[in-house]
Amino acid sequence: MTSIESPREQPAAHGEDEVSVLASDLRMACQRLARRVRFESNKDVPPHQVGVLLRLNRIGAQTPTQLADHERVSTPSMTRTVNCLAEKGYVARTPHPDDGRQVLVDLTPSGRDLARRTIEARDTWMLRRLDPLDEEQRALLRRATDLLIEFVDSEPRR
Amino acid sequence: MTSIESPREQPAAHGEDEVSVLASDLRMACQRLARRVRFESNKDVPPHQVGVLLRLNRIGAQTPTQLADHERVSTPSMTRTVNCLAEKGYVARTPHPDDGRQVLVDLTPSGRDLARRTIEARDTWMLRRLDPLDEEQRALLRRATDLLIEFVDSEPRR
DNA sequence: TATTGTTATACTCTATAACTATA
DNA sequence: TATAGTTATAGAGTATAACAATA
Repeated sequence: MTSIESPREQPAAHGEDEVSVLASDLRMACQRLARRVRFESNKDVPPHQVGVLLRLNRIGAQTPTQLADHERVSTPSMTRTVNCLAEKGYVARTPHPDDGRQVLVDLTPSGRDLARRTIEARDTWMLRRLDPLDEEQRALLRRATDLLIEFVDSEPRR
Repeated sequence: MTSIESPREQPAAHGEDEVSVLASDLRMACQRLARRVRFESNKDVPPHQVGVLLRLNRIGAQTPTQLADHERVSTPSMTRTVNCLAEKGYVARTPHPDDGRQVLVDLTPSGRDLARRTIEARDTWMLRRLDPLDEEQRALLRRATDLLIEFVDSEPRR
């Protein structure tokens, strides 16, 4: 139970109680995992474009503003990103059915293929690491994952 | 046990067996958590500079090449990043004691302060979400975290 | 000659401000 | 008048190639 980022010489400012150490370790483990997966996957499409592809694949057509909000970039930046993806044939714009000001961006079949291949590459990385684990360890990770899913998008109570 | 990124309409290419779903869910949960933490923390220092600060804080003085390799950027890019951090007074260069070609980059006291505050901010985000959990749930996460730490940096066997 | 690091140049991503079209 | 989206311009990060210093 050693803190990854705060060795004994440099205790976390919050203290060394078990929950603090868990918070630090869990955060670091997730960040490292995310980092490894990111480096492992798609090489020819930049990360921020991949983010948009996966977002569209997951929840369907979105307006540029919705995409910009989710990716935490400005709308002009998202316009550019969408332009790049459109030029490559991965997404297409269609007018919004109800509001003429808005535009809907959605995956083309080619874009959906790329999204699936990207997901597959990332999952493969993960699968190869889950492979050596036994059933008990996988069950443990399954329950932990459900816990993470539950609180990662939640706002903590005041 | 629902896959986050692959709803029923779009099953993962790898299949729908339990391990595949776990791989996908665990990967996504960690990526989302990492994403949230990244957005939550430091606002005035860009992410790639923060990465260098935390690396130096964790393992001590490094050469630009070592930093570039770890951050997966070119050495010229790392030179630029180190310049920025040096101008702000967060890092300092010292000549390598044994090899005159090399340079050692290390944190200044100010830089170490910033690193600690960044870690604190990130851990706080995590702590607030662990707070509502009961002892059993925390113990579960503790064991899962140890498992993640163990295999996240490992190469899977062939 | 090989290696470490920096400088030179060009390309990409991003943001703010200004512009167009629709509500 | 307000909103959604795009275009214009400028700032920051990155990479490849060329250069300087040391091994």
